[in-house]
Amino acid sequence: MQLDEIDKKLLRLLQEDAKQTSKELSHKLALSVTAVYERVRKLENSGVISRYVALLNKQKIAKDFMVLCHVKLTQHKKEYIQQFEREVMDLQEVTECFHVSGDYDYILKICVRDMEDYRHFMLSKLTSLQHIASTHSSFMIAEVKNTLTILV
Amino acid sequence: MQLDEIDKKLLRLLQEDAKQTSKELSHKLALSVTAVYERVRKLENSGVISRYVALLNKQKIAKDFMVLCHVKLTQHKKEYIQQFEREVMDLQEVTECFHVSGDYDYILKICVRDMEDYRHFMLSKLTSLQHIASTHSSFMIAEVKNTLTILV
DNA sequence: TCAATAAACCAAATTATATTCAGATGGAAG
DNA sequence: CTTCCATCTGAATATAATTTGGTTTATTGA
Repeated sequence: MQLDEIDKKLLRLLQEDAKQTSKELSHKLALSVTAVYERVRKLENSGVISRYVALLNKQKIAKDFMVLCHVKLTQHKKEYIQQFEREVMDLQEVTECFHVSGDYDYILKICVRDMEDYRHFMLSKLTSLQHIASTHSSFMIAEVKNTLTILV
Repeated sequence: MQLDEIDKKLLRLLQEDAKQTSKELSHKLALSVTAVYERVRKLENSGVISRYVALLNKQKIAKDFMVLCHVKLTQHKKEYIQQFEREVMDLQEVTECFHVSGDYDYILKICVRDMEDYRHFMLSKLTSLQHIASTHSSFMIAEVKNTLTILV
């Protein structure tokens, strides 16, 4: 789908606050409510906008102890990779998991309550996964930037 | 704020799809529309729900070449840290930046179009930041998991 | 040049949803 | 037992989403 400057501005606005009404958006974009509505629908139908979600304050729910964990597998067999990825999908503490090039195979972002919970997660969940050769945990001192807004 | 099981289920639902109507939610939670509405408002006012956003499909907008870049600073002086973090905030390609413990000081997630754009980003933006001692890029082979849903 | 066409626009009407209101219910504390 | 408070309910109202009908604008090909 071809995006013009109005679409791009609309996407920026919706990525920051999806609860704005079409009327508010229409003012910011200098368009009518209907025009905004049709642009949004088009962006949704074409798949550019994939979905709308609520974001939680991790501190308020005590899940703000975060760790980036580097994982190396024993072998790069397709079977091992698939099994590891399937198992990681089911770990609710793992909010992100990236298969990467370089010294390690995977980088995981883990959100738990505190160090004690992380220890428990490591011992009883992560290291019980199959085919892991080694792990290396980097504790998060600060979440300097975490924007979901991608500037088109 | 104290969360009961209904609140937790509600948060799960809204983290997956924030466009559900109160009526739909009321069915899933076996409550009245008003009861759902008041719970949501409470979660918003207390700050548990921080905001609502639209998510984009990175492939559709050609920003699906992702890199995790490890950065080490020359010194851990407060001034250097602050300057680095301020500068990173302004780089639109950097969607996440974590200050971490360990061998490196920062881990950045970068979203661009392709390798050429990444090269340009590295040469003309990242490495021109002050006080960087070294960087190490891990290219993303696959985004195995990237959920925004935190299970409360 | 100038109709034909399609895309994008607008205002108004309609439909659906969000929000408020006025009680009802059900513990918990005195 | 009764008061209080939190939570709930259905109905009423306010607001927003969505549809409708028609206009403008840009493009294109005869």
